[in-house]
Amino acid sequence: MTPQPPHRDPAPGSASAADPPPVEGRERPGKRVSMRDVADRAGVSVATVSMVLNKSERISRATHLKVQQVIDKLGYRPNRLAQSLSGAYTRVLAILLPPLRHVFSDPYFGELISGICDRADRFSQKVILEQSKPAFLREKRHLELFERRFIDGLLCLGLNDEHEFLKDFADRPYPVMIVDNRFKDAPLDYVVCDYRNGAEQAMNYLLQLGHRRIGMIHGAMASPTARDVVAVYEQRLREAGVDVPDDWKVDGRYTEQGGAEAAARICAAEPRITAIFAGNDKMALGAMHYLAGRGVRVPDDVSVMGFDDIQHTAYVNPSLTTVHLPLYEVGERACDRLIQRIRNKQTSVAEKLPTHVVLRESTAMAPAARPSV
Amino acid sequence: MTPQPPHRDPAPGSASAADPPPVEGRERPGKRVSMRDVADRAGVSVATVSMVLNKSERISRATHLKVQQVIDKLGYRPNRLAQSLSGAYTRVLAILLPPLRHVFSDPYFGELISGICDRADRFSQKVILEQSKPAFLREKRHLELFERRFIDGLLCLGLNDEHEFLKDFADRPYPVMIVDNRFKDAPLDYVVCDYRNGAEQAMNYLLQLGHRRIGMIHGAMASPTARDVVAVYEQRLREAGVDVPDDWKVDGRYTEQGGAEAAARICAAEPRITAIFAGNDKMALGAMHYLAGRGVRVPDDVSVMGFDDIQHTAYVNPSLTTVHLPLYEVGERACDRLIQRIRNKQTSVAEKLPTHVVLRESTAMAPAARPSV
DNA sequence: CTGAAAGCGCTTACAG
DNA sequence: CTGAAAGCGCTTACAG
Repeated sequence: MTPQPPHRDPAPGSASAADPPPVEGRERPGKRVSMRDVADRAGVSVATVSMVLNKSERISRATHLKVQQVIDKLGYRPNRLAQSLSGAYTRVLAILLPPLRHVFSDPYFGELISGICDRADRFSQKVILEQSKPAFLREKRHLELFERRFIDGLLCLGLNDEHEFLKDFADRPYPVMIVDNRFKDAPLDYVVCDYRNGAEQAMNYLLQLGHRRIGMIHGAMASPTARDVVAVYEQRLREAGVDVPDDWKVDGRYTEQGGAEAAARICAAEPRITAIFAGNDKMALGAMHYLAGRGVRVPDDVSVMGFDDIQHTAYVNPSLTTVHLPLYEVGERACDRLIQRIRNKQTSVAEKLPTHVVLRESTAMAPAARPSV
Repeated sequence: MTPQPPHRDPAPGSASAADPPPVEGRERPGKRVSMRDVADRAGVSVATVSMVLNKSERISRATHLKVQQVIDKLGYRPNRLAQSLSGAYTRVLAILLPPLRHVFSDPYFGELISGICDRADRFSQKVILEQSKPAFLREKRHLELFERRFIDGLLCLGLNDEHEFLKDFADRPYPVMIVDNRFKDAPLDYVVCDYRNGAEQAMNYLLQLGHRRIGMIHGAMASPTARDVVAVYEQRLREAGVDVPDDWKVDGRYTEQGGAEAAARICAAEPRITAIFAGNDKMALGAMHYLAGRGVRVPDDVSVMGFDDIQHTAYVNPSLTTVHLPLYEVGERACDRLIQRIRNKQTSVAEKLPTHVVLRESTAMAPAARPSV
């Protein structure tokens, strides 16, 4: 990076005596080859090289070919810092994750991230990873990402009402997408699974099996989607003539440990419970772990229903019946829409993707409802 | 991004009549504030502002304070594209992952990524995500990342001997780190778990419990670490007087499904097997799933031993005995060393981190070895 | 269809 | 201790 005196050819295109002898193959590897080098070698201006690179219509076929050959020959790669500095876009997106210890190992986030990354790759966008740790919010790095020109757009995952920093985006032109949630305090774009419908599918199924005393292990109520699920759970039971006592609904913090503890509390509150509906698969697994430890048979004594359909729930014993959430597709869609938003080809975004039940081994008819008990 | 005619103050520092009236608070939000703006407002040169920003010793305390005040007042944020274009570093690292469908949901990769990201964040480095898909390799994007100045350094995860593109780095000065593996065809830096020792710990434990007919479900043999584990497995059994038939060792492709299939083949080849040692936890879980389906009790009939200690194996039934791999720490260390490498404060890196056994429910004494059967 | 020039917003010798 | 100037490597009106 040491500054160097300019050393242009006196007559570009005509190799002067001062030139180093042309090397065949891939040129000296020491110094990086720049657009200037290509231009000189091809006997054109840098403007022309730039336009060839950007496939401008205004360049003749002949020039295009000539320049392209030199580019290939020299192995020239445009410096994207310079491109972005002069241009309008960085072609980088950021994924903002909550500061949980195991976010990167969590299949829920993993599926969303997969969808996003695959899509970003297709559009030649790079993806950087951020976590909303305390220092991040304190220093307003969510704004800094845009203001310092790190990124063109931001995808927010795992957020809820308590993440007030999202309000900062309400009056700014930065492209932001809420992934698999909504945000109540600002009209931000979002793509989300249809949580209400998913909960309806789960509850319909459990009710059909004859269950009435159904416990619910839910996630953080600060999340709009978690509230949706609980609301449907209560509504469906009420419609079936059951008024849900408060102690049938316990917060399981979206973790295995929390799910196990919540199951314990529910069973203590209502020992005759016949089914447990969990707001995500991890809590369902935690609940099954608790039940197995207490000698309760799943699904013979108690049915367990999950939510998410993360991959390995098919390999636990018994395998988990659950609601499939199209997380990969939500990630893809969110990324798609964000990119269109950046390019001004899209106004506001609010999309819901459908869910379905995956039947496996952890659910059965309610004991009382069975023909022969 | 429209080019604008230069509009410098005729006498910087002394507000001329042409100046817009100074606004209090945070300035007009339309245009981004640049170093030029700060310099003009503070009555110094951009060079001085730059040096204040970079905490140069050569700036007087008074000037520093004056400039810093203007920076705060204007809410100035340096454009990092310009910084990197003029400077030597991008302050961005890339994580290169294998093109597996569920990499981002995989707890193994998740732990490594967590360690890397936490560490990178501490050093104010951004992290971008890449996958070595066919197109990636075909277009030599692993080199492009450096040549187009996307990144300063690269962390490679989940690689093995078949990833020949790594050879490209052998004769180039780009900082590259192999994370939790080694590469046999080039002397690249690496940080890895002590797989040999982990395998020894697992085998010692199983042998102590009286097991002799032990099956092995291993991962891809193209991986040096997988070969290490299998080598120790064979060696330890041989030392115990057991010659391992080939059909006791089956490739489980590191997946649950593969683990289940491998367990089936091992049980078919040697029905009297009393223990299964899997090269990762996912395969162990798959094996347990298969055994449960066949009515084989774990650990009463067959013990199952995992490898990795991914989080949710504590919540399956029975919970999984396994070898804990310090994956988070490997990620941290690899990131640390890479950053030092970038700054030329480190020569070559080759580190091994220790493992230990985590005792849970899936292992017990071999049936034959038990006092009362 | 192409070139000369200004501009993007920084950093870093080089003077003084 | 500070400023003027060159340079990083591109893109984009503006001419011709």
